[in-house]
Amino acid sequence: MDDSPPTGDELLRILSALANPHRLRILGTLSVRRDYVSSLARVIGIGRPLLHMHLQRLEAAGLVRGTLELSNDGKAVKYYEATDFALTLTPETIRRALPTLTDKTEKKET
Amino acid sequence: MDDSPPTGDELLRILSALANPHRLRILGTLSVRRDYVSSLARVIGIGRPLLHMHLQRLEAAGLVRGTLELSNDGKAVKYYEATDFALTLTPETIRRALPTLTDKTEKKET
DNA sequence: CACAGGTGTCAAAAAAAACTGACATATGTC
DNA sequence: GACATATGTCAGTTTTTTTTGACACCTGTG
Repeated sequence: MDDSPPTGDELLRILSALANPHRLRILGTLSVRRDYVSSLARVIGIGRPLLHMHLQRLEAAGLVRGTLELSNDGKAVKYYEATDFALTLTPETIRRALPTLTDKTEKKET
Repeated sequence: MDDSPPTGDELLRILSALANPHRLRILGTLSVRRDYVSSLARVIGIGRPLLHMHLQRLEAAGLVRGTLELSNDGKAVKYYEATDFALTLTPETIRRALPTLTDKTEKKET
């Protein structure tokens, strides 16, 4: 139920995924009940291409999980649900994650 | 020591403030010991104008606190320190914050 | 077959965030 | 006075993120 402390890069990915009003709404909504893309788009009030992108970001951060299912009438429907993550943030937490935070400015080797 | 649950807008401001590698490093570094702007810029390895901007964002989110002090030799030095916040994030936490999350797309009245 | 409703992708535009260099101010020391 | 160190700001560029509209695909129903 609880998560092991994420690496710096993971932490950054998670925080970046959370730092957006749409994505907070998506996550909060999915925490109540799972839903599929088109429906969720209507509920939240944004377009499907946009929602799709946001879901990608959330899934990449491990905050949401999507499963493609076949409904009774044979149509492909992709359901998303919130993973039950638990992340505690304090200055200490962050300090401990720093060693594993990659510097993107670094130059690659020959 | 613990924070009362932030409003949706506050939560978003905090998350946005954290969602950046430089700012994570700043926060982590300040969690060890307070430091002043120019010094901190050298430690972290970024320019002062840039650091200044990041500190603004962190302070606006309440994650960092700055105090202008006069050093022994009379120079004005601005010290920053990390506030001891504690934020727990779960799908539930987020869901509870949603009602107080402002929709920026809203139209203003006449 | 046309339609409704589901899936996804792509490129281009718009908006927001990050970054940089130049500038201005102040104080103590050589 | 020139220099070193501290503070901050501002405009303009670059980069990243967000958003939109147009596609294409599949399946069951009228």
